[in-house]
Amino acid sequence: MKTDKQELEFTEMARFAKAMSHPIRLQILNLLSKSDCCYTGDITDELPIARSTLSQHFKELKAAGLIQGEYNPPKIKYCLQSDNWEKAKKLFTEFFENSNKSSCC
Amino acid sequence: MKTDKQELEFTEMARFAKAMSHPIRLQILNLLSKSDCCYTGDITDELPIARSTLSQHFKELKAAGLIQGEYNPPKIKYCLQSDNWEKAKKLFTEFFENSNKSSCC
DNA sequence: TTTATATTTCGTATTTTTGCGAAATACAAA
DNA sequence: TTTGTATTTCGCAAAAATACGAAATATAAA
Repeated sequence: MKTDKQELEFTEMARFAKAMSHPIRLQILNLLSKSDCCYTGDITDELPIARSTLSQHFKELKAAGLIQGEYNPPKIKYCLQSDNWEKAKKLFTEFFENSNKSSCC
Repeated sequence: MKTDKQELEFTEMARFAKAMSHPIRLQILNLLSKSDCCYTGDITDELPIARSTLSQHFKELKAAGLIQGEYNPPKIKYCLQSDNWEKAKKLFTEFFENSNKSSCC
């Protein structure tokens, strides 16, 4: 029952999951998803983490396609990348929804 | 707006996400969630991966609390760990559901 | 007790992740 | 042009993830 399509989906979903596998990155995504767009600095003030480290987390979220940045000198406005965000939402939601409640253990 | 409770939730969710951050582990979870319980061997035959490596992936899923094993000599029957599976489902679903559709970029 | 089967643990190597401070970059304002 | 602000890149180190084959473990069956 393992189709190529499904295999690609798992690969993409794993990529999203990896991006979400760090508390700080989840906080960032949560902040971006709940409020409007925000600046990196806004988050730096709330987290006990070096700016360079935070920048790396942004970079990873960007590499995974979950966020995007808009240069608004001298700041950068980060937002969710809607398309991929919706894609991730769909992948995770369906992944959990399709689960069978029947357990044999 | 960052509560301790929410911080703990992000930590736990990150743990689940990390467990789900590998295509093979997603395939395992998918198999366990869709069909009834299965044996490790069932999956080994379908994946191009050494048995010892697969065993490690099972170990990680177990460590994250997403699956559990029942010894049924000489095989092991792996199943989802319902409580944590539901917890993960809830965390991810709410995480994506709470997102604001409004984007500013 | 020996043999066969299923799975895990061990040892090892390679790659990736995480984190930091210092330096570099980019741009606006003085 | 110099200064200030926001952010990234660099260089480094430590830890964790990934993968494999060989050896070990556990149990049922012969």
